[in-house]
Amino acid sequence: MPAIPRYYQAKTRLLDLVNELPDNTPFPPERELSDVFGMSRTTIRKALDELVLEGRLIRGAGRQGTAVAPRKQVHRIGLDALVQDLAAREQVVVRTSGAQDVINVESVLVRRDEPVGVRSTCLRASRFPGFAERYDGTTPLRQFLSDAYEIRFGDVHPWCTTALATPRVARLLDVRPATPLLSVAWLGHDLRGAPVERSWVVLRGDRAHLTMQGLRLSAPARP
Amino acid sequence: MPAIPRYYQAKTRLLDLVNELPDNTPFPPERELSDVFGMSRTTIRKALDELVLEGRLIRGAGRQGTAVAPRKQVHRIGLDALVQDLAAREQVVVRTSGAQDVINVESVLVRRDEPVGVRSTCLRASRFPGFAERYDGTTPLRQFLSDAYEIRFGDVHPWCTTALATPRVARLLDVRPATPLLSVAWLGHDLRGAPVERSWVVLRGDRAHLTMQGLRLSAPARP
DNA sequence: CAGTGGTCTAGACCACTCT
DNA sequence: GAGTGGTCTAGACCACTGG
Repeated sequence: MPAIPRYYQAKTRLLDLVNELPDNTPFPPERELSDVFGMSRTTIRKALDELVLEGRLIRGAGRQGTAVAPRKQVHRIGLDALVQDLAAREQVVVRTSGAQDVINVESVLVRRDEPVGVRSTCLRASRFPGFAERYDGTTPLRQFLSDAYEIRFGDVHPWCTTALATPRVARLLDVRPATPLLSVAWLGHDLRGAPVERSWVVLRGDRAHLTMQGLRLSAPARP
Repeated sequence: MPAIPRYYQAKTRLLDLVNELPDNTPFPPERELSDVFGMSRTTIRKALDELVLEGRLIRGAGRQGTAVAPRKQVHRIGLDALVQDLAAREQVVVRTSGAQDVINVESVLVRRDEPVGVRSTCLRASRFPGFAERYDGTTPLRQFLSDAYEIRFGDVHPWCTTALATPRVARLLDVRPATPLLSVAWLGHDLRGAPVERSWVVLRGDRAHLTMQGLRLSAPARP
């Protein structure tokens, strides 16, 4: 392995170029960069791939070509809003899987007409009879469950990690498959501790930051 | 673009193979897969790359080859422990940049002898005179600042997103550059609201989940 | 139609590790 | 030494988009 791979040298030079150009400036075609840099197009593409993953470049289909990504407008999305299902949604879909006693509610989170995340909640169908018919898809889910089924929710302990976009999620979020995403999941229990919901959210890290405003810190341990 | 790229067909078939094999089973060499699947090694590698990113395969140098990744031992790391600097650390380094009045404290988070994250905190040098000489590197940072400089911390509002491993971080975490990571950042203020610390943690998503136990949920909005 | 990015091929050389 | 993954090359065809 070379000490510094050529694709990484290319990436560094291309990054300098990106930093000099204004937003949305068309970027040189891959074949031209390949020629100018004296590297194969494959090597140039590997460098460009990482810059795209980092959100510095945007690639369009056909004659559109590559362009300098506009300074990313990062939307701050609160963990509270995710759990309470208060974020702006689109394409809310309710699916039922009778054999497995599972109801799935899926929605696309939207900010400024851009898809930034996917929210998916699973419920036990036997606990929520008639859910698919009664749920209108606009009320925040927890509020609906409270109102229609008298559920009282207890604390949640969400956990957070990274995930790669499946082809399906990639289509919903307008990214390429295998794009890294931020994943947040939690189990919702009622006040007696019985599980009620299992939820999962993925967010585009380049479009949204997850904020945690309600964090209670423990007092520092003292001897 | 083909409806289904060949590399994705390969990935699907390879994933089936991974699921059938026990942990740590040596995987067929790329050239053999290329031959058996009737695809070029480049295409096979693109499929393998994604399986490696997803933590299903592990690639070793030289004659080691590729192997089925052991079922991932995911360590649950609390947000509280990150902020309070209570997680197990190694290689604690204090750097000072006199010209910019900045002290940087960097440490590698460790679980079961595996690096799972990097923690980095910046402090104003002028506010903490003699820090580099006084800090022993073992006391949790917030506790030390409390004890040695009488700092009393207020609430924090951390935010969370994804990031790509820089070559430097990649070396610390034993991953390849551009591996997607989970990023957590926060600003620490004292009780008067003055900023005290700026901290940043990156975690290997395949090794660690960030848990948020202290989440206070707002009451659902009611009309 | 021309040019773009997306995919794919069939080679090649290198550094590394195991036997 | 043999075989592995990591990198790189010089081509090729395709789907798509803009003028």
